[in-house]
Amino acid sequence: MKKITSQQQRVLDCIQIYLNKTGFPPTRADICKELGFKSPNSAETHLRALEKKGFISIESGTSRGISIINNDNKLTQADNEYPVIGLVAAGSPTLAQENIEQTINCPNKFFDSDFDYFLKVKGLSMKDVGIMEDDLIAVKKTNEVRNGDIVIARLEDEVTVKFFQRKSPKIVELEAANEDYENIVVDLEYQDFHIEGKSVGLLRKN
Amino acid sequence: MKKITSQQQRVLDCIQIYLNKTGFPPTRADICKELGFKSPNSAETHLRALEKKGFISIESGTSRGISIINNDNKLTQADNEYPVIGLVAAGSPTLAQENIEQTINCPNKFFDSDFDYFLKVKGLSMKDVGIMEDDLIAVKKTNEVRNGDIVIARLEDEVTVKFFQRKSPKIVELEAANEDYENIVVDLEYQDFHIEGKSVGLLRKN
DNA sequence: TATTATACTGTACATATATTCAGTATTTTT
DNA sequence: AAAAATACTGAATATATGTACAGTATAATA
Repeated sequence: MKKITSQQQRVLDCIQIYLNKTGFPPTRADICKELGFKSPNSAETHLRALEKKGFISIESGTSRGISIINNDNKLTQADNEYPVIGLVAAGSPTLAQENIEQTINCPNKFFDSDFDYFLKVKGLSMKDVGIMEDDLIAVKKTNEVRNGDIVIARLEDEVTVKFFQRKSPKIVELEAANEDYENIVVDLEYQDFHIEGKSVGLLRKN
Repeated sequence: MKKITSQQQRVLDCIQIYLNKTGFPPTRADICKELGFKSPNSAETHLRALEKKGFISIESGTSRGISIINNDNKLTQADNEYPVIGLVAAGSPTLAQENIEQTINCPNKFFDSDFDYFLKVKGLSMKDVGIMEDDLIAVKKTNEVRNGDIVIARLEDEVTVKFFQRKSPKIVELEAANEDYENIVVDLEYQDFHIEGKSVGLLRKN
């Protein structure tokens, strides 16, 4: 990340302070008022510089569309904000439509292994091992998985949560934990298959 | 604070999710798009209702001037060490024999409700709702429970996790979620029965 | 030395956005 | 039974706001 100038730092601080005070980002005019500029273009050029350097992002054509990019080495070593990503229907053929629904504040070492995000489960294909609809699976991004691991896998356009079993160098079986669901046999040579990660824990709110 | 309707809750959630995703609040049009409304006035009236009830504040004449009020003092989200208490399946364990196996560092507001300790599950009596052996149930100490709540109850010297169902003023039924287990009918007049608390969440490490 | 980045003022304008008004219908409260 | 709140559609509008354009001046960089 490129170095920030003192004036740009003032603008960045101004945005953060405004956010803390009001709950929403400032307009160009707001920044001018706070910092004593007399032209909205003063704020504009500073914002563009901050964007170019990666400190903020600006949504084009959007009022107050400024967000501070989380550089976050905030030294709060313990905690982090982890995104919750929605998974559309595991088990039946559907499209994988990922989007961040919310974030959860959670200690880094909460589970036995570190992890990268929470995945919200749809469907009951892993019911017999206690993974229910809307449960949040703590997912560690990796493609190093072993037989018996609960993996998050993408087969063609579908993302599913299943047990991983390598049957032969070119054959992988994705096993459900629910007799109502069929296991999926994957031929690595002919199918688009990818391991997104593996489950390292589970979180449920009720 | 006055009660919120389900639609108003949807709008409030929508604002929070939009904030988490973008870093700034939504416009009326954004809310309509997210929730499927066809007129910006639909969002407007909901926002005014939410403001009137004290859930949000709206800065007049200001684009995206929405801020969520008193979102549980998000900035003062302190952490705590929560004890993990072991529960032995059938037989002996009274809470006098509680022993703290370990503690877990966890944000106070991690689950939807606050809670007091983690209970380590033994047995599979709640298997069908995804509560498995060695899972950690987040328990809130209370004796205010409703039918259908998952409760931690002590019957004579045995502590169990079951669904709570009040059948009559003096009869409570503890229902398992596993066909291999019998439900337990409790006669409050003749048996020593006590509600320790209820489940507000679940944590699993694997 | 030429060029680029920084740091502003000032004007102008298209459009993003809040907000009002006019309806309709159902539910809840008084 | 009347009044108020809820839950919308749809159209209209004043203004809040992003953003481009035209300048001026100094510092940093190549």
